[in-house]
Amino acid sequence: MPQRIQNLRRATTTAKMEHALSLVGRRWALRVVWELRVGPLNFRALRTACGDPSPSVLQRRLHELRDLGVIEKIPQLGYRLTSNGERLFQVLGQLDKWSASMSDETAIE
Amino acid sequence: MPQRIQNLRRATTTAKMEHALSLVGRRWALRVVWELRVGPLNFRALRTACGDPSPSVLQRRLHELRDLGVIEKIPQLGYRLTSNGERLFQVLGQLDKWSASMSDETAIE
DNA sequence: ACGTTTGCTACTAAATCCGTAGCAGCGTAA
DNA sequence: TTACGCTGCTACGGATTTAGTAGCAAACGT
Repeated sequence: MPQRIQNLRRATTTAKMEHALSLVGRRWALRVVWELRVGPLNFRALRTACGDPSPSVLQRRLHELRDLGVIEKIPQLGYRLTSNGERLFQVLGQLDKWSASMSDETAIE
Repeated sequence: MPQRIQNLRRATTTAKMEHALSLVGRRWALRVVWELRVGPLNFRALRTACGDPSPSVLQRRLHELRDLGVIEKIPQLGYRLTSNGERLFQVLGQLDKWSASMSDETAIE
């Protein structure tokens, strides 16, 4: 029988990393975290800061992020990062540096 | 006239960061980078490693990632990270640490 | 030659997202 | 009180994205 080398590698991605990747793979998820970096925002302000996504999608993301313990809802102020969210924001800081170091002809489309 | 405080904040997100966030906000985009971390994989092996997404979507992501200079295609080996991709992978390393430090009851759904 | 693996495309159905409208609750001011 | 604006949030139809499966031509192995 024929024999190839390539696809024998083990999938070493942990379940938690898969969860994290599936979280950040959803639209507006990380943008929310990024926009909350300087302080809490209420729903409408957050929507504006993110560039006006649909309120239904934003609503879903906020629920997901709350379930994950990344953000929390505060009675009078709206939404803000939890300590977990702050640490996720640190990661985004790295992403920001990376994006800033990219060449300019990198429009996605 | 009534006056509120909250939504006066400026949107300080740079264009490059928006691009980066819109890239990572697409399904399988970062997973591809993550799975290519230990070495090049061909199309089929990469698909398997990612957990079998649709070949059409994977194909699109590979094109996008190539246009962005994150991965490159090598004649006999398939796809591998560029230097830009390697640096993006460093960021993912941080995400992996973050995900590992999360509590366990964090299923997205 | 023959079967296998490869990268990749085509196609329809399902999920997701957008865009807009609109509701009920609250705060403020007249 | 009444009126008005702002709030969080939901509803709905249409557009975009993804899933799921099948299949093709080219390259490879034996």
